[in-house]
Parts: sequence; C-alpha cells; structure tokens
Amino acid sequence: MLKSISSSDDHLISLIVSSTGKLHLRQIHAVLLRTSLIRNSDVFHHFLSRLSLSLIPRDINYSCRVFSQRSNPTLSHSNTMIRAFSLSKNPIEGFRLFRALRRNSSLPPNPLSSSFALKCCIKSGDLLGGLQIHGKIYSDGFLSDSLLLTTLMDLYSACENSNDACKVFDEIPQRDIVSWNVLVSCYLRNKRTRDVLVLFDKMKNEVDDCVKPDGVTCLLALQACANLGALDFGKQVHAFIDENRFGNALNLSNTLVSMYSRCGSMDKAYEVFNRMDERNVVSWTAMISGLAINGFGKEAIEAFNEMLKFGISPEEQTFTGLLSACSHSRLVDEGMMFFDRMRSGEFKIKPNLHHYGCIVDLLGRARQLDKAYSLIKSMEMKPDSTIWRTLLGACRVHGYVELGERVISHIIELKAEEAGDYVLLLNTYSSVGKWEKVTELRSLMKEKRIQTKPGWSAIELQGTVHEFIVDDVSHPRMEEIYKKLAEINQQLKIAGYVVEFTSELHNLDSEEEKGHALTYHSEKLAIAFGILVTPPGTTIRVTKNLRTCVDCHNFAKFVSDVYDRVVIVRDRSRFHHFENGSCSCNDFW
DNA sequence: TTAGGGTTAG
Repeated sequence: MLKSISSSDDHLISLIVSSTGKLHLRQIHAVLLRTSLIRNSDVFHHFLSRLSLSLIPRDINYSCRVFSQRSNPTLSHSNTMIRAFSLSKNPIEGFRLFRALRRNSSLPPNPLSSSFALKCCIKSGDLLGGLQIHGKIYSDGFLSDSLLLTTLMDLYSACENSNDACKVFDEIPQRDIVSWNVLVSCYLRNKRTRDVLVLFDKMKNEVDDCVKPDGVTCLLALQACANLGALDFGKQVHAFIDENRFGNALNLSNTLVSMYSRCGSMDKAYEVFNRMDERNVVSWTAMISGLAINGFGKEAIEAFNEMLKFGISPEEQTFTGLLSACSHSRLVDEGMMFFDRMRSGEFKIKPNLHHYGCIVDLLGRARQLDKAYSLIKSMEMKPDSTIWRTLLGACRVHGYVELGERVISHIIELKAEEAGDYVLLLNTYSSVGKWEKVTELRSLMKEKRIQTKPGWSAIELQGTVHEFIVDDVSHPRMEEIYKKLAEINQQLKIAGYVVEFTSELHNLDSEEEKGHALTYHSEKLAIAFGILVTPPGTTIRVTKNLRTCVDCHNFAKFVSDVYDRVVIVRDRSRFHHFENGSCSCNDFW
C-alpha cells in the first residue's frame, strides 16, 4: 500500500491521518524521508500531528526528533508540537516551546498556540504559567476567542479557583454547550456540588438550544448526584437522558450504574446494568464497586467471576472495588487471595495505594494490626496519610494505644494531620481508660488550635437536599424537628436505647457537653426530619460527610425497628442499611 | 493558504 503513494498529497494525507500504531507510522516516516515528501509543509504537519495523537505519552521523544529535524518549522508545526507536549508526561516543555515562540518575533503565537500552552499548564498544575498566558491573551487581543477562553476557564477550574473560572465564563462572547459544560465540570471539580444541580436545572429550562444539556452535561450531573447521594435528582437526570435518547452511550450507562449504587439504590443499578446492550470493564467495575460500598461482598465476588467468564480483563480499579468489597464484608481470606492473584502472573497488576489501603483495612478489621503495620512498611511507594489513618481507625476500634501513637507520629511527619486523627487517638485513649492521656492530648489540641471538621448530614426530599450540622437551628422547620426528635428519643428509650457517652468523637470539654452534642448530631436531625415529613413506611436516606459514630449507629438501628422504617445512611466510606433493628455492616463490633 | 483548538464514565 505504501508503495502506491503518488505525488497526490490528498491521498497521502488521508493515508497518514488513518494510520495507527508505531510500526505503521515508522514505515510511513521512512517513505516520507525517502521520497523527500517530508519537506512538504502540509504533509509534515499531518504526520507530526498523527504522531502526537496516536502514540502513547512516553513516545514524545519520537515527535521531538521529527520536529527538531525540520529546519524551518511554521507556526502550525510548533503548535502541533506544543499540543504533543500537552498530551505527554512532560507538559512543561510545551510551555517552554510556547515562550520560545513568543520571543521569536517572526512567528507570533496565535490563539491556538495559547490554547495548547494552557493545556500544558493545566496538565502540570502551573497556575503561574497560566496567569502569564491570561495576561498575554489581553495584550494579544484574543479576548474574543471563545474557544481559547473556554480553555482558560478550565485552567482556573483545574487550579481550584472556581471564582476566576466563573469570571472568565462571564466574559466569553459566544457561549456554546462546551463552555457551559466546562462551568459544570468546574463546579464538580471544586466540590460545588449543589451548584451543579442548580445549573443543570437552569440549562434544562433554557429555550436556547446551545444551552440545553447534552450527554456530557448529564454525565457530570450524575457524578454530582453520586457525590451528594441525591437519588431523586439522579432519577430526574436519568429521565432526561431517556427523553433525549442519549441513553445508549456506554459512558452514560456506566455512570448511571455508579450513581445509583453510590446513592444506595442497588435495585436501580442492577436494572440499568442488566439492560445494557454492551458492557466493558468500566461497567463491571462500577457494579463491583457499587456492591462493595453497599456491603454486598459475596455478590461483588460473584460479579468479578462472571466478568472473567465474559473474557473481560480486570484493571487496577476493578481490584480496588473487589478488595474493598472483601474488607467491608470482612472476607479476610478471600481478600488476601485476590490480592495475591492480582500480583501474580494471572493479572500482573502492581498494587497501588488504594489496593494497599484495602488490605490494611482488611487486616485491621481482622485484628491483625501488626501484620498491617509491616505491610505498610514493606510497600515500595511512600505511604500516604490515608493509609496511616486507616490503621489509626483500627487502633481505635481494638484499643491499640502504643501502635496508635506510632501511627499518628507518621501522619504528623507527613504534615498531613487532621483534627479527626487527634480525635481517633483521643478515642483510643478513652476506650482503654487512659484518662490522663486524654487530658494531655486535649490540651495539646487546644495549644495547636486544632478545630474539628463540622459534621453534616443531608436528606433529599423530592429533589431538594436539606442539610443539617450539629445542633443546627437554621432549618425553617427547626422547631418541629426538635420536637419530633424529643419524641423519638422518648420512644427509643422505652425500647431500650441508651445514649452512649464514652466513645466517639468531638473534642468537647466535658462529658455533659458531649452528651448534649451526641443528642443532636446532624444525622439524628436529618433522620428526625425524614420521619416528620415522609409518610410511614418510606425509606429514609441520609448522606453524611464523616463516619457515623457508635451512638448514632445505635440510634438508627432503634429507629428502623420502633418506627418500622428502612434507614439508609451513607457515611464517608460506605452505606449502612438499617432494617428491623439491625444493620448490614460490620463496622461496630 | 487553510485548518487546527475547549467539556466527558469505574
């Protein structure tokens, strides 16, 4: 085929554009050199462009060699090279090339160069470089270029500066659906989850077709719903997807599976999963991870085995889901077996921090804390604070004081300590009655001015999310809620519920104060509100930012029995399904 | 000489 290359450039270019794989590109390169067609600017441009788009990142060297052999690169050649760097593992080089281009007055960069250079800054997290480009956009008079401004928005979004991203959005002269989607993705990335939902609604009700949500908008909105646990809103997005026939896209179906399972609705997740015409490794991983966080460990393992039967190879993330399923359901032997299989010749996957985290959690729950500690010590990469924190949690549960002290020193060493870590250590001390240590640590916390992160709980009713914090008085129906809570407390006491003072949470100064705060933890307010406003028998779904404390866990158990309700609480790491006075989880031994 | 470029699943 290559021999048939004639002097017809069109034919040649279409051949280049459709070429795939390194071998194929090398063959083409050889022919281009032999025939001197490489000198043709257009041919060269397309060849370089193909190289940078189709080769894996580390082969940037090939593109570099080809580029450096060109004696008089045009602007479009340089732009292609900047793009190649932006896709590579060395994006800083792309920014350098852009600056070199600026210094060379014969080839002033155009908006496209700035756009690719911004991509480089986004990839390397270089806000300073991005700011320089922003300044030049003003001086170069590129402010009317909507596409360039959209990339600029993405820079601020990636650098956690959503306010400036919004300012740029306001300046875009012609906003299309992509600019709107970048705004949505900015909110999502910067944890402005509620803004995503508000914006989605706004876009849905817009008459202008350029603003109507497309598949990407829906994808982002579904992720926001998953983060918030906003099941009703997620269902609305699902309905919108069906109405607009985006439904068959694999990425949307996969996100729906993930959204439903992360909102605690496995029935709906299965429904979507079973209806899919085509499933890839992402679909199976979403299902396995969903089963894992909902505490269905055995089912997750079954799904994994079924996936293998379909001939689909697991990836890193699949094992993260599978191992976390084992740890949440305390399937210690199975978890260790899968960890070994993952590393063996069968799958040849090198464990990452997430995998180690799952195994540390698994061993921690099985009271094998020394083994967990040695595993962390044996890791080839540096342990992060989350790994240590997992072990610290296990120390708290099993009352391992000395190990707990050692672990927190590692966290402090990483300069990553959070208030919650001190609270865990505090609770470790108090669980074994080391009161003098408790006092000592409390004064240290005061000295260091450590403030605990306020806990919040959210409950969604007909698409509106109601949020509560500890001792919240801001809700318009607060009086009724507190009255209801008092009534619930009374009912539960009759059934045998006792407030637990000694364990969990918050660096409060006196037992008295502690008991008070326990009575009004945010999840209790949310549950009371749920009972107040929903008809009997309705499932109550609460999402919480921290881990549920033992007392609230008990409270929910009693509520599910006394009020005959299914209560589903999603805390920081998993779901608790309360029914008939018991919980599906193994978290509180 | 022109076109090229921005968002996106586990």
